[in-house]
Amino acid sequence: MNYNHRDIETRWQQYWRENNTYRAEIDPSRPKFYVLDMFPYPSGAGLHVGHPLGYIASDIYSRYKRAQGFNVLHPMGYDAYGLPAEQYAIQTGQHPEVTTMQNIARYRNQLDKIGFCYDWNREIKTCDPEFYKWTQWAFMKMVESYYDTRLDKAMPVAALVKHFEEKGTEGIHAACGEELSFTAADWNAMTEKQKSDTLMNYRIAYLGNTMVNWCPELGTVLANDEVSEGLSIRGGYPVEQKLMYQWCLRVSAYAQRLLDGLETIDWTDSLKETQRNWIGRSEGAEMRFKIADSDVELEIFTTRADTIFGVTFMVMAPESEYVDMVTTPDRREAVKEYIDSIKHKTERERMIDKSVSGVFTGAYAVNPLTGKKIPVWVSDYVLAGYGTGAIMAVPAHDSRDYAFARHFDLPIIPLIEGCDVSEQSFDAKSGKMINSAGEELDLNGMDVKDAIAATKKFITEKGIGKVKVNYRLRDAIFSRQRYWGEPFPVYYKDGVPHLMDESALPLLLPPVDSYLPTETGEPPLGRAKDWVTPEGYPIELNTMPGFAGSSAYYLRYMDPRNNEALVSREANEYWRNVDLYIGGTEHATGHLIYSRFWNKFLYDLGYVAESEPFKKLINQGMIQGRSNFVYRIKDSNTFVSHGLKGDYDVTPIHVDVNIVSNDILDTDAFRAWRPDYKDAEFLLEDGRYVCGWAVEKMSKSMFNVVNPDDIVERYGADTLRLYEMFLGPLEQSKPWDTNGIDGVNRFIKKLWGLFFKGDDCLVNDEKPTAEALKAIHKLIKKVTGDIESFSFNTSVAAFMICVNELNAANCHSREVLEQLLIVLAPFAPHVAEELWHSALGHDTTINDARWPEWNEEYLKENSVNYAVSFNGKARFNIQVPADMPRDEVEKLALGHESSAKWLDGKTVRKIIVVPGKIVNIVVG
RNA sequence: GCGCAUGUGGCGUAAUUGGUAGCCGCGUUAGACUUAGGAUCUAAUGUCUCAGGACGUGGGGGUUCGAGUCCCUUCAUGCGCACCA
Repeated sequence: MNYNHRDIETRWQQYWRENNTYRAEIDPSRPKFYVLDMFPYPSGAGLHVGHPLGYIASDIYSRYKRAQGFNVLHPMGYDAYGLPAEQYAIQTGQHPEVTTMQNIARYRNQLDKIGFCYDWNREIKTCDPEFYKWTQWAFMKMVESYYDTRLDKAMPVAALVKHFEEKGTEGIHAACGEELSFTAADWNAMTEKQKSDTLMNYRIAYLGNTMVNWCPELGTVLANDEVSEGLSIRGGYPVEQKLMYQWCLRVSAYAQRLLDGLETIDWTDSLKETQRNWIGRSEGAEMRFKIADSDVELEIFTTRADTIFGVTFMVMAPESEYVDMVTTPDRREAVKEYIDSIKHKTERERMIDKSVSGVFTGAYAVNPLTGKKIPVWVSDYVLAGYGTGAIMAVPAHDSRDYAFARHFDLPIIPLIEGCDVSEQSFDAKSGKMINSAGEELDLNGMDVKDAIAATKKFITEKGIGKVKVNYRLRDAIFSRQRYWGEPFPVYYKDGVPHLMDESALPLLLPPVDSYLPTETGEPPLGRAKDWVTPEGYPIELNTMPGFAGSSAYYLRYMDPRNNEALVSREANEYWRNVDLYIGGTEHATGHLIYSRFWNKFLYDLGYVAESEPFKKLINQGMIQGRSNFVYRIKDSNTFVSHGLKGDYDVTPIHVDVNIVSNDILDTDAFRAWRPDYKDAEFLLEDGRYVCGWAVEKMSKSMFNVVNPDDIVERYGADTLRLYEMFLGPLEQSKPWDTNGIDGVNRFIKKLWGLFFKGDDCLVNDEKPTAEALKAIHKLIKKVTGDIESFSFNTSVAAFMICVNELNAANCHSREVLEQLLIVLAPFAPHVAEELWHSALGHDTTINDARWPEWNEEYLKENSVNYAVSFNGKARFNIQVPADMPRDEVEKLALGHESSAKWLDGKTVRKIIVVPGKIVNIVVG
């Protein structure tokens, strides 16, 4: 019997499927363990060899945990809503669901071949009505909730309404868009429309006029994490800022909890740091500056309250609503002109253009501490969306204010002793204050830190301002002017939005005749026939964004077929949250923020038991492509080998990596690859054509895509799995290089050779030798530790060493081989299962076998090698019994015949023996 | 600019966490078996070398009997944030 991966793998995959081997059920008698992969978006290109990296790692961990007696939940599904399917639908007219389902079938087929232990009974798709019913449901809950800042949790809007009816806004603590103030009488006098608009200021999912990232090319708005450097992440199209009336999620209300929660979870520091940056907490003060000869007060935010005596002007963002309020009639024209010039620029142009520009409004503000009048300017270096959209400018200690002051020749007052502001500002937050004394507050001589505290205290007492924490995190824009997404369960009655009844869920996505916006510019749902409620009210035309469906999917896996709830209390209390989550870093500021927000919201409402969704998170590295090149001599059909290309004028051309092996080109395959190369000539080195190579993104256009199906076909899934792990540390990005795969494949054949020689089974019941026991126990210890620490690459090396040692010891003992297979099974489940049955004669699956314990007794060394060193340099080695006491080792080292030579007549000052390590003899 | 990672043979990497640097694999070289080798097996393989050794973990310094590992400094690469007041 020889190793035949095709036969073995199809047979066992079928067995596992038919016997539901990996089915997970609630079982209170066993501890649970939830292992989750970030579910894929099923793209048309199928899986490439980089996708399964994280899946293999999580699969190994799942199998390991199962062998340790845990009840493991390890599900898989599809993030099925997305732009590519819709773009394809626009081009072809084919319903995105059709292409999505085809892609899912292809993904499933590819995944199945790798032998994962997913419980496919729990498969979910975000575009399935049975799934998106719960996405819509959660949205409705958010509409019906507000965030109570005193209780620090989401509460029902109904309670807020009751409060308004009785006391107006007095005594409410609610996260909101703008601070409102009205009495119960005001509230009760409001029309339904006014009440609705007012409540939108508090709801967690709300309709609001906000500056959005509008992408004309995609015809939709995008969330901040879907935009990078003024371009859309999908497609790379320019994005502009536009004021639109959109559904938003009040994620900002959860900023502090999202920050605090990071302390409680086991994620990498860099990922936590990325989220901290994204949330962008900054402590400071909000202060009001009176505008001279006016009732208007300009509110600003600063982290440098201490620099108030150095404020020489104020600046507002061009979009700020203060602009119209303060501009004097004679400056109106100039200000309008400036703002228009800014509006014409796209976000990207504004970002690239760092030149200083601005315009004086004609107004003056009064510094509340000095009473001095300072000019108020408008400039685009101040952002409308951060803080209050206006700043106090301290040119001496802020580089942007400094540049502005220099450009418009405004005064600069240094506030820190010894700083030189003749060339640049002094931005550091350290030093002693000067020039900072007024009638009521004297900061001179204080350290910056103390000055900040003193100023905060002063302005709070005087009512000029208050201490304030600002966050960079903005509310998430939740509407997309797109077809392929969840419809909003919202209809409009006289222009007032209303939620549908929960019994109307799922609100099914209606068919449309085209996936483009309507002639009047409405989203594609504007084309749907009868898109109205039974009473005839129009239904919302926007759909939800991609992150909606992926925000709570991990909860749905716990109870995927439940029609009564997102997840039953019983299932949620058993499975709780994800113990191990594996996926890429690219979701750091998107999915991983939204999921945490969404989960906290559901936690507040009592629907879930844990406040964080993902306890431990591992980011697998990205697998890049390794492209191969051939070198064509200019204007010819002759190709020179890599080593000879220096002698010719050549153009490098990407060549399909699948016709290259170990960088050697299969020249016949190359001629057959494309018609142009049919008559290609080659200049060879040592009879071979050597290709050049480079690391690039894995993509079709580089001809460097390696399909896992091809690897499975040629080497088998077990080799693919072992090799992907062997490639290097899981969290490190690395190029895919098939060159080393033969070594791993050879290992499996050697392993097979421990069990079978031809048709003869070699397994015996003899007592294993000490060496064999040592080899296997070393392996168990190593692999156990490696899996716990996600060092799968070194485990593969350990398997190779162990098999070599057992081969050398000629060990075919059942006892040893059984343990070998159990620890190998997570990595190479098919071959382990096959040998478990055919060579060891078991009739139950190896998945039921328990993980072995190692015995330290077997691992004990019977002798220890010491390196004896002389003045720090290792000079000779001595071998002594492992249990020899330390002073005897020293004596032996000193008495060693060659030591006399090294000591060279000098006296011994010190001997250092580190047990099991090195003997050091220091002489003087 | 701020923050977070990472630098080890020809290549991917390893090092019991301060104790003989280079495990395992690829590649290369030699040999065996073969009609044949892109199969299999055996051995060698960090660099230099007067063959005794010397030098070696991006560079420079430090702590230590001893440093890839700790400290300072510097360079390079990758990632995140960024007119965020």
